[in-house]
Amino acid sequence: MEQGQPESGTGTLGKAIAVLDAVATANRPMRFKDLLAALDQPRGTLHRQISNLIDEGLLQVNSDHSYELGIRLLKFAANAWSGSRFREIAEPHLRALHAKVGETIHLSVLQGVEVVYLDKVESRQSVRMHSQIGNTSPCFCTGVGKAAFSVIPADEAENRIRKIVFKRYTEHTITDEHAFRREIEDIRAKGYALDREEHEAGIHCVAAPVAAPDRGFYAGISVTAPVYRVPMEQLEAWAGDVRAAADAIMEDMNAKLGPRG
Amino acid sequence: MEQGQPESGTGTLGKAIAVLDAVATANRPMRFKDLLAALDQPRGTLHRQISNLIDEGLLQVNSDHSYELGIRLLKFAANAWSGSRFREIAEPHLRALHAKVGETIHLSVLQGVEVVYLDKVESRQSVRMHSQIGNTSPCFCTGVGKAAFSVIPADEAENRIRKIVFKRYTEHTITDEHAFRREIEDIRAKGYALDREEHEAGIHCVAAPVAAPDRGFYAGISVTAPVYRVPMEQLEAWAGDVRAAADAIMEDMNAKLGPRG
DNA sequence: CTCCAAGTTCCATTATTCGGAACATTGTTT
DNA sequence: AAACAATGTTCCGAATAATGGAACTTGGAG
Repeated sequence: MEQGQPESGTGTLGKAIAVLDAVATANRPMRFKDLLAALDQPRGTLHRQISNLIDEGLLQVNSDHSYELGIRLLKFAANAWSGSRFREIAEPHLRALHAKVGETIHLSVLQGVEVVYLDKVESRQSVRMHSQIGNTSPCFCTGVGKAAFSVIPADEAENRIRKIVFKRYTEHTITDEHAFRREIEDIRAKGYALDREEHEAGIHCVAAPVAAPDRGFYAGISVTAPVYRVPMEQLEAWAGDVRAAADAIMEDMNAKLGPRG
Repeated sequence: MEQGQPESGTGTLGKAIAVLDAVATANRPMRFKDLLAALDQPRGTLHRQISNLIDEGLLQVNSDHSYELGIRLLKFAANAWSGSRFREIAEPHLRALHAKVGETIHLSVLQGVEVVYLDKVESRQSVRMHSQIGNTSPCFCTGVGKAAFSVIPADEAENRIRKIVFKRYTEHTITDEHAFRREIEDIRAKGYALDREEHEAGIHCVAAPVAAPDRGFYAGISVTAPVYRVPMEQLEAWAGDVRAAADAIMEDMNAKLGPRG
């Protein structure tokens, strides 16, 4: 069993999931021809795959022939979230960190070349808290993404870097592969990552990696704040606390999930 | 394409999803032998299916060989939720209903013989709101479940009734198939359903169906309240409001998603 | 009404999954 | 510590399900 990054679209299951991914990734309503273009599969094949997904409740079709993900996925996700031992172990540490710094804390897991938000602690339960959980962001322009990336073994990192598309989000976004490599090198040396308004203008953060490379597991935690309220110097001052929290989570994982993680 | 209830476990995809379902449904950590027993498949076959799921990020294995659902599912679910047109259309009506009755409102969709909670409106954002979304409950002992069931065409209802396991949750739970049929008949006649502490002691609710049978879509909305604060008479008095809200949602769906749903 | 694009079905071919049995690993007992 | 039992993993010929080209149907625009 290969434990690296999913060889997206291999095997019958992989192709089916690729369809779901195409629907989830596109933020416009996808119709049959859109999926056909996005996945380049023969019409007959794609049609059958879609039919199977619909039969399983993983995909739904609207009257205008556009597709949306099925609500059956919600059940799985609710379970994935509440059953996640990693999340459970991390939670108290996130709260402790939040108590210390008073800004929003994020917990995210690297998934291919994206990070998935697993949990979040903030002072005021802002509107629709759950809207954040499960959301994904690119790994090359987020603190947690870069932090997680810094602890991936070299060969595996290569595989993933090749798959990144360096889209520009703000004027500070790293859009060059070589600059990204240098940034990762720098983060590895320092032990923490900074996101200098690279994903969203006006928002910056400091992050540290939480990982179990022998299980192919890479994650990160971060303190996020608006630029107008918290200066970069303050974030850098918190870097030690973030690292300490990240290390405490890893220790806890080793203790509770067995030494080999 | 069959548009009825998913013929669970048919085809390669169905079997793979059945594995996920087994992990999600069991609330204890499942190991290989547990899944083997739950799914009765040959060892070699099950092992390969699990491997595929892990490769796709849909399943994770802990160091003690127990499995949990993969966080990749979170991404899909986040999208399924925020992309659900039904949820979007229903939301303002749920808020309006909540403004009127002042108790917790639920929106749920029937999925096989379970209901999946899609949304919820309550006065005080209680702890971890998102923990509720995506959770499932049996259809035979919840207001939304019974309401949704009451509008399923007879033959389709038969298929599903056969799959229900009438587990007792409280002293009021309907545990007999014939009693359930009578109850559904009664609900169909009245147009609304009551859950008289059938799922959780001390909690009762009134619900009404929201459905598009020609699309195989069955859902429901409910007003839920603790028995100590809200008497059954009050719930019944709200039945009209609940039905009105449900009907308004259906009208909106017809208007916004096309007449045939 | 006609035409063109989008969506759906069909079926012989081909690739994948299936599953029994052998092998390996883990952990339990004497 | 050795033997044993239970659990987990791999292999490969046979069986089955997925593939994809082409024909067919539907539906929307002019």
